[in-house]
Amino acid sequence: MPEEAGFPPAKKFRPSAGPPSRAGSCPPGRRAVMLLAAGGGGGGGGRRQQPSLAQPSASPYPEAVEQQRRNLPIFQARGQLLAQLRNLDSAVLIGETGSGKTTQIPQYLYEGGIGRQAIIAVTQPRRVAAISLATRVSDEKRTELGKLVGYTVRFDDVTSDDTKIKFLTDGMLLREAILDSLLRKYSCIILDEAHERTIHTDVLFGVVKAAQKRRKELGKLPLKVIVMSATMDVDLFSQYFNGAPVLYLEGRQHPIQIFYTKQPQHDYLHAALVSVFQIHQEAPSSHDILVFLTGQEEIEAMSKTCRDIAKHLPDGCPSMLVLPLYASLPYAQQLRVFQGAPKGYRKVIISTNIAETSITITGIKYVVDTGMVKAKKYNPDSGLEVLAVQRVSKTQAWQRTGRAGREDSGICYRLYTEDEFEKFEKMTVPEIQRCNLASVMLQLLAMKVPNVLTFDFMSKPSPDHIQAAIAQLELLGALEHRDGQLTLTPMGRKMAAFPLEPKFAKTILLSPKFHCTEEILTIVALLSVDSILYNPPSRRDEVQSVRKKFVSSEGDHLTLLNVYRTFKNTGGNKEWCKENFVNSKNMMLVAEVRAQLRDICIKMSMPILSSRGDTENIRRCLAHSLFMSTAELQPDGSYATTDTHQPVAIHPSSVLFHCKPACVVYTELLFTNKCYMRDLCVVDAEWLYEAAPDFFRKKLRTARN
DNA sequence: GGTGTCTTC
Repeated sequence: MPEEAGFPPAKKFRPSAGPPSRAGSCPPGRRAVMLLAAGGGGGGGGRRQQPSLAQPSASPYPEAVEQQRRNLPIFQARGQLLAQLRNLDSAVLIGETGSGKTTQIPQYLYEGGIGRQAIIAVTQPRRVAAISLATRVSDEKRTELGKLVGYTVRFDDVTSDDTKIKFLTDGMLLREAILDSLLRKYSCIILDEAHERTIHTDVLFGVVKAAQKRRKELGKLPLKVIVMSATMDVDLFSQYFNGAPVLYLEGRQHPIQIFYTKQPQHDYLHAALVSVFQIHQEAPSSHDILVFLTGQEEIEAMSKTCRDIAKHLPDGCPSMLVLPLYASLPYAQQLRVFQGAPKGYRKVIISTNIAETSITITGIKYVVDTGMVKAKKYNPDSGLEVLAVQRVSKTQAWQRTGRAGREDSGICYRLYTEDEFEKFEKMTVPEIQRCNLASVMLQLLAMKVPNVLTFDFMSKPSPDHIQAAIAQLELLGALEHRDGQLTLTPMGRKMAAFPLEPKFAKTILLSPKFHCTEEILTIVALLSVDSILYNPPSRRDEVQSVRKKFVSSEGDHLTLLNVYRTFKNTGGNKEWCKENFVNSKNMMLVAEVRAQLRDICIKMSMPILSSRGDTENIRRCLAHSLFMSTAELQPDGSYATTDTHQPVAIHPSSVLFHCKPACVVYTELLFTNKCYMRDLCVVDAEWLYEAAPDFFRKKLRTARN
């Protein structure tokens, strides 16, 4: 049994609005309208639902729905809100979880006759949210989903000519902006969950702002922009949208007690373990615990330790149901976190940051926050993506804490001191400053943005960062300089039509030359979703022997192709997936992605040929499109990238892990403990030289220059 | 010699 952690007395606060002193109050010195004091009691109908994995619940009786709408705290502010929003071009709306802003504001606008000339759009960072919100709102309007209220997400468009309120993913609206950068279909665009600052939302900020300005200049239907966020930290939003007024709404979150540790914890895993069992011995068994750790391995190890310790607890202590939770866990196992524990059992959910926003679990009373997260950083100099364990931001810590107060008051144990917390970054660095920008730049160019180098981002990426993306697009033949301006080549325009990273779009577009489009479509689809291969560490030997029959000595791309082909040839079902350690959810997604990519090819009148048994053509095609991502075997048996001589290693998940091919292309470099190449294909150095003689001049070891 | 936080088009 671990020793006691010893927490000093708790602090109280109301979550999602930030620190306690600020909750529900308007920060000074800002033009703002306070719309509502603390909400009254009553049921939480219409509360912001993020059922994620859970299916949306059956719709209640219509009368009940109407009553629930009226009971929402936001209802009392309806008139005032409408009066404000009617006259504003742009507004920033701050509302806590449970304020009902996302379900109600679009309806208020529509009912108030605002934006009826066209469609009111509401964007969401995640698909499930867009779908479940549309379902909820169409229920509330007592209409069939897809008529007045609809949604559009990838692979699924449930809208019609009648649709006036449309929920869609921010990525989807961005796609639409490529076809019409003025977004003429829309009278009003509500950008929800703006505080999450996803790369898509950030690009949309700029696109929507430009469309609004341009439409005004052209005397077209005005575009109303409403930015909705859960945090009080809105200076940026307001300033960016020309000093747009900030409207505050209060929600119905429950109070949460916070405990900090007295001393800094050098071993957050041990501290988490201690806290879990301290809670376990004190709290009633119906109170579930949610623990935030950083990754799969850590979570699996901690789950095992918890189960082992729980077996040897004294009498009178509740039993423990330990449930790991992370994205690559098969769907069926993820679903277990939503099921109630048997009587006398306490659920302890050990999760990555997936439970911060994407998955909402009811019944959590305790949150244990290690204050750590695994996140990606991008170095434009080396083109390296680094995946590292780091401190969360304050915003993230508040988000985690808020997970304890969704149905009732809760308690959050923070495994760091209050002083440490004060030193956390205020906000998570927006994704747009942490990612490779090649896709974003290609999209902006496809929208004919006047100058992508000076695009009006809310948080500007560094010039190096933008330059690196431009350089990558140039290598792919997507760009040309015309009259001192950057524009897309015909190849670049075609690339932008694919919902893919530019290099994968290029791979498809090159494939007809190698008569292997059928195969490349499959390979690109496989590469653009999470791995279809499921590797439970405890069953490693079994996995290896089952997987043998798919392995190609030519690398991972061809191995994955073999898996997909066998899946299809055997009439691919879930049973087969389970037997072969294949993630069936991801496999289904591959089929959908492939179909979408194939449709785009057909629309472009591309011939879709199969290379039959010839794998060399497939490898040549990969060599010609991924030539900027190559590595060669060094005399000492290690590997180094061809262009920058960065030392790299073959990732242990690769089928080539124990092999020593002279020359490979890879699809991704990821720095974790080491710099690993992932998804490798054996190629001939001569092909690379052939593909890009200028790029490789004097670079390749093996090719004759 | 030994392993992938999370989304999305």
